[in-house]
This record gives sequence, C-alpha cells and structure tokens, in this order.
Amino acid sequence: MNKALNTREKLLTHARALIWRHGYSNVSLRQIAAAAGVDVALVSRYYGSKRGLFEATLEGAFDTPPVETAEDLVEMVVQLFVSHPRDATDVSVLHLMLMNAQDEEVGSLVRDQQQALLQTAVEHATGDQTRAALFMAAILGMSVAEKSLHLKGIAPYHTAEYEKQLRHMLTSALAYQP
Amino acid sequence: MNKALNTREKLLTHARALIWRHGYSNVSLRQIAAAAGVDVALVSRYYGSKRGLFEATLEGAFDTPPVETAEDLVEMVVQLFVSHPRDATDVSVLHLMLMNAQDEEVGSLVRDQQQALLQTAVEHATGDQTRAALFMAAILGMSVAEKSLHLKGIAPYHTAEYEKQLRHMLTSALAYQP
DNA sequence: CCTAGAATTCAACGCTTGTTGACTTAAGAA
DNA sequence: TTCTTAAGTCAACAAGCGTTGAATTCTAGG
Repeated sequence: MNKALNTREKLLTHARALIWRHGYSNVSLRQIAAAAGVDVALVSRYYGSKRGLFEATLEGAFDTPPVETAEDLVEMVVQLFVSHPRDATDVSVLHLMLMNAQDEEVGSLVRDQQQALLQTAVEHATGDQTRAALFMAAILGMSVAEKSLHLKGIAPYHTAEYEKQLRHMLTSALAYQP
Repeated sequence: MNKALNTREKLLTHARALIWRHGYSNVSLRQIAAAAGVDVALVSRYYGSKRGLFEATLEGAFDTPPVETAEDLVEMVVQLFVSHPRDATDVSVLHLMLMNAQDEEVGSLVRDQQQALLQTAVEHATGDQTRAALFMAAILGMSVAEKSLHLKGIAPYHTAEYEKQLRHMLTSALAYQP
C-alpha cells in the first residue's frame, strides 16, 4: 500500500503538470500515464475516471493565506498566479484557469473555484465588487499577454521591470473609482 | 459552381464561428459540417484538410484601419477585440487568440498574426514596445476576465460602465512610464 | 432529350480516445 | 511454505476523429 500511494501521487503530479498547462481535452490519459511511468489502467483504478483525476488536481489549488490589507492582496495574487515555486514540472494556477475554464466537460469546476476566490479574498480586501474584478483583470492581462499569447515586449518574469509593470497595473486597478 | 461557392462559404462561416470560439482541437469537422448543413467530405474537397479550413478563416482577420493617434489605437483595438458586429454566429478576434494561440497544431499561425498586429499598429502608435505590450495586456485582461473566465463583477459588454472601466485601463497603460 | 462534368453523398480506412475485466505478479500473515 | 489480498499488466471494447475514393445526384450545353 506504500507503493500504491506512491503511484497515485505520481499520477496526480503529472496530471496536474500536463492538464493545467495544456488543457483537459488536449491531454490524454496515455500521455499522463507515460509521463508518470505507470500503466493507463491505473487511472481508472485509483481515480475512477479522467474527470476524477482532474478533480483531484484541484484539491487545495485555490487555498490562500488570509488577506487583510491591499498589500496582502497584491502579494497573494502574484504568488498564486505568477510564481511557480516547487519544481520544474510545476505550473501556476493561472494556467489552470486559462486552459480549462472554457472546457465543456470540466470548465464549471474551475469557474466555481475562481468565483469563490474572487468573492472571498478579493472582494473582502477591496470592499467593491467592480474594483475587485478590475484588479483581477489587470493581473490576468499581464499574465495572458506573456504566458498564453507569448507577446514580445512584456518583460520576462522575475525581473525588476516586470514587477514594476505588474504593480503599476494592479495599484491602478485598485485605485479605480466608478 | 454558384452552389459550390455557397457551400464553401457556409463551411467557412461556421468553421470560424465554432473554431474561433471553442478552439481548433475542440471542434470536429463533423460538428462544423452539421452546423453548415453540409457533408463532412466536402471539407477535404474544398479546403484540403482541417488545417486548410482553419487557415482560410484567418484570411484578413487581423486587417485593421490605419492608426495615427492614440485615440485611433484605442478605437481600433476595441473594435477588433470587443465588438462582434456581423451576426449572431459571429465571434471576436479575441476568442480566436485566446482559444487557439496555444494550440499545438495551429497555434503558431495565430501567434504570428498577433505579433504582426502588435509590431505594426500598436508600436507605431505609441513608439514604445513596453508601453504597447502593457496596453495590449490591459484590454486582454478585461476581455479575458469577462469572456473567458466569466468572472462576475465585470460590467456586461456594451454598457456605459464597461466602456468606462475599459478606457480607464487602456489610458492608464498608455500613460505608463518605465 | 441526352450527355458531360461538376457537386454531393456514402461507406469505409486507420488511428486515438477513455474505460473495462480478466490475468499475472508481489508481498505479508499464518 | 502456503495462502490471501493488494498492485500492476495486458488486450480488447465502442466511439469519435480526419481523410479518402468510389458511387450517385444535379445541372447546364448541345
């Protein structure tokens, strides 16, 4: 049973890396199993179905530290969306959102988590629904332009210039008055 | 031959509507053909392949009026990304970008067009690569939050409040000083 | 009307997908 | 050692995919 937990975890890790980055419908169970060095049939055995495996990757994905001030908020969102700390196969929550929120089969799962994040943390910190959404849009735009559309001209991640741009847009959004 | 052109066009229209909105790999030729009321085999006959059909939908998609001033730029981008003028099946270029720029098979086609748009129009109008990319990120963020992630709190399209938010972010990005 | 050629239909192909059930191997308890 | 149960392997399935070529229908021109 020690070994079973190990392969369970290997499947989960590689499923998260691949599906979050490339999208649920663009990754096959055989790809995931091959990356994990495991037989395809074990997905059904351990997680019931492909959807079950994906749902497992969502557990705790949107968990965030408590947010009190505006600085907390900026830091939390940057942490959640931009940084990918753990290892090379790791992928940011932003990829999860962008690549899976529109999926016909599992998109609603992702959108529910997004909405919860927006409702609790962001709205709590700013007190204004519209301003919170605008704040969300600011960091989304920067990330999409760089990560998803690969637009040149956006400064590379983890540089001083990039953070300068990012914070400029975020504070600008937080200062918005309807 | 009159009729052939007609079915060619029907295929093209529904291919654009479906693929642009849902993504190249998420739409099958049989779906497109069914929507157009046409046999699947005609895709291969008229466009050679699925990729050929998609390439045909890209023709002229990024054509823009000449841009001189900053106001021109704002208007051009809003027109290209936000509005969907023609009919109910029509879809904005933003959907094309978001849903297909990452596709493994045809993503590079889309990214090339994006890059050309950014290089010529945007950079020409602002004179600064970084500021242009930031401008792009602003409208992307607003659009992604509303269209792709379905975040509540973003004002619905074609309302005064939405345009107010949008222009606030765009002008803020254009005023950015590195 | 008749016929040549365009336009369309139809069935089939090889391939990949998620899922299933029977089988083999591994490992710990008696 | 033997037996039981967990863990992993393997082949096969039905369904959907893009693509192909032969068969069929439609439509002008003589």
